[in-house]
Amino acid sequence: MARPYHHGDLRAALLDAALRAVEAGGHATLSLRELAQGLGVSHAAPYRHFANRDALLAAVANAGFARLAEAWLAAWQGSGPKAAAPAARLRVAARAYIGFATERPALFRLMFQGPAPPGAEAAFAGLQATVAAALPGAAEAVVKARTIAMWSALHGFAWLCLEGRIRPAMLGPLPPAAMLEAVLDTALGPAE
Amino acid sequence: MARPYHHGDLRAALLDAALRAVEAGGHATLSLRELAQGLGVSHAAPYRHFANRDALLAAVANAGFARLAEAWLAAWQGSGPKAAAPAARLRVAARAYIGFATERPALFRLMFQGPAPPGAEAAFAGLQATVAAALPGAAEAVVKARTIAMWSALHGFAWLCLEGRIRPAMLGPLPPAAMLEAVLDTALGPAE
DNA sequence: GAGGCGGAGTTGGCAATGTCAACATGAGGC
DNA sequence: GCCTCATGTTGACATTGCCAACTCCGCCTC
Repeated sequence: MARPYHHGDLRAALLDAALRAVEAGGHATLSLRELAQGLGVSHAAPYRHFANRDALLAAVANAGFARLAEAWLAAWQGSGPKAAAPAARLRVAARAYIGFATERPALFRLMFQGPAPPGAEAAFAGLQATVAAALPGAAEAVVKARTIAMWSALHGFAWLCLEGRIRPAMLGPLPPAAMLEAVLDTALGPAE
Repeated sequence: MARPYHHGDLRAALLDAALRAVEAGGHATLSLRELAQGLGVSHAAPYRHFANRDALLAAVANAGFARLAEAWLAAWQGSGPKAAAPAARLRVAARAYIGFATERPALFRLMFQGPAPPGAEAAFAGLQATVAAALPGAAEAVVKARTIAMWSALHGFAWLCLEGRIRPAMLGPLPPAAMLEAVLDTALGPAE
């Protein structure tokens, strides 16, 4: 049975395959032609759905932001009763951010490189909303400042870990988990 | 007058040209052949000095770390009298880190991607030394923890700014400088 | 100073890739 | 039943990283 001339949903298939390829080998080695071949389609077919390689990569990054935002919110909402201390809940969400980065390093790298896809903005809004919830009654400027400070610390730690710039060997006697907690202390305030 | 057969110091010339090319156009678009042509040398000449493209890029990143470490230490040492409050001096150095990143975004991106060149370790040691000086008498584990927490916040902020993920538009009424200071507050403790 | 060794540079070529233009196919609306 | 046009295909081009084989010439040895 020969493949039908039309694929059905090549766009979605490309996106899915690209996501997998990025997670497996990093975005630098992703080849449009190889992708097309893997889907049993000619080497120029992808251009019917994405203007160029960068456009496909941007779509992959966008999907990544949707997943990251989802992971963040799930951790925030699933972290015990709504009445629990907001600081403790933020800590759970923060660990989810680090977890996402270290479990999908190649995707994470792609997401934070080059022009920001639309989903990035939404993901940031999700971050800010949880920080606002953790600081009831705070002025908007304060919320923005705290959000960015927290995000910076979180993101920097995630990136440095995933690029091997922070290695267990550098920590001396400290276990890696303790390091994470130390970073969270500065990002979110001491756990008390 | 024809070019002499031997270039003289092609290795250094390549490194210099590559550094310039990276700063100008980013490492993704750097082409060995174009580089060679610019130096009036054949397209395979670079392979006499660098095993491959990645090796050249690694050398560029290494040079970048030397400059970053230099900028950090210069800011630390030049920040007023030795007797000045260490926290204030760290703040000056931290601003130098952010300044380096935002003034040479493409180089900075390259430096913190892929395997760490040898200079990265030395640069980190420089960071840690200043933090240790700012925390006289602190246990080594504490110094390490504070260094990494500070570095994470600094680096995350720098990266997010340079990738356009933190834009003035997101800050609302806050001026960008105020945002920097808010991040430094969490990274280094309030300026008081 | 003659000879030759080896680092440095050259030429030519290969395979892969992104991208484009021109052409083919067939699903769905009229 | 026909026609349109989005979706795929074929073929081609320029560029690139990399390798092999060759050439050149500075320097060391005798």
